[in-house]
Amino acid sequence: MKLTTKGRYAVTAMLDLALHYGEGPITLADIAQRQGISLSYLEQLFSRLRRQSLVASVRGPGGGYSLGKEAREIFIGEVISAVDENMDTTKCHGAHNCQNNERCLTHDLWSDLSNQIYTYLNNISLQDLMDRKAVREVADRQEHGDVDASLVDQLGTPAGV
Amino acid sequence: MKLTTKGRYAVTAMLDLALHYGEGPITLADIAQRQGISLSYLEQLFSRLRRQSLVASVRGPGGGYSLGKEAREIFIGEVISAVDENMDTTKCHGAHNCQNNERCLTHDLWSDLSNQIYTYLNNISLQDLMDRKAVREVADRQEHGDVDASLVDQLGTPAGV
DNA sequence: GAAATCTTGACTATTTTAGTTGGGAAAGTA
DNA sequence: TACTTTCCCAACTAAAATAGTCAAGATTTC
Ligand code: FES
Ligand code: FES
Repeated sequence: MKLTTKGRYAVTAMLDLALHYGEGPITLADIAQRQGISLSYLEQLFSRLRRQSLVASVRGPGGGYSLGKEAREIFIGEVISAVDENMDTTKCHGAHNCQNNERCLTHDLWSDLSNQIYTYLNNISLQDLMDRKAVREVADRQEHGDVDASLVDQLGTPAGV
Repeated sequence: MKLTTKGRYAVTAMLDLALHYGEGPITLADIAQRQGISLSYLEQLFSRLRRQSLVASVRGPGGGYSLGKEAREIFIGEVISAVDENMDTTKCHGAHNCQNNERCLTHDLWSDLSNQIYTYLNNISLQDLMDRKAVREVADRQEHGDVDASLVDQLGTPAGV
């Protein structure tokens, strides 16, 4: 299995969209700033998300992206798959042929593990995440705390501010 | 999370050791041939497994490796960790600091997923795998069927054999 | 028509993977 | 002792993947 920043960013960005539902289309620039993700990299990811109809786009000023269906109907596993990270942990990718064209000693172990992961991630929707207290707290911080909140926390409140 | 051939090979090799328990030390050359893994690559992996006391070694003719403790007491998660593949899926590796030194929007999701995987793999022992019918079947094939069994299966029984 | 936004494709530096190469050191066997 | 078998170790490497950047263009709004 592969789980890298690509998949993590995709889920984070989708969750950001979900959290700002009702504010009209959200620009990638907004998401990039709020979540600390490179804009051009986000563009690549949203290209894939759009092809899977997980998001809808509007061009021009005032444009941006919105969810392709309800937050309750978008599952984390879908999002990760959409950006091409596959959750399969077998070497043969399900073909039972990784040793001399036959099943290797550990195929079933990885296959079972993959099912575990698959089931887990496909039962959590964006809405489920939004309902979590910890997520709301971070979202609030991103709304108000702004860019350097963490630095302020670290260094104490500067005299001149 | 990272699960590549490194971790898969390590588990496969350990399972091979477990299956040949009682035959004295098993050489890496044997494992390499049976499981189709590069000998030098196995050496690297066993170096790490030995440092974690998951295997014990005997040098010289008649030497080889054996399990460091009972198959019932060696868990898959341990083996994977020993070869340095970490099962953590968070970006911050547990530090809650991946966005401006604070927790990102999705930290808990990855943290929970990591726990799932961790729990799953740490509750399966080598003995559990050995007890599986499918594993015994593959092990039998590796004992008798030998190197080109699969090719014979594919091409039909050659006339001259 | 200018600006904002999405859309696409090609390019790239860095890191990781999956090894290889080449040298040793210990132990048994003749 | 010489020889062979095995483990042990460190350095090197080709190929792939990652996490982007860069440049050009298409739509839409004002
Ligand atoms: S992982 Fe499927 S046959 Fe080896
Ligand atoms: S993954 Fe831990 S803070 Fe982002």
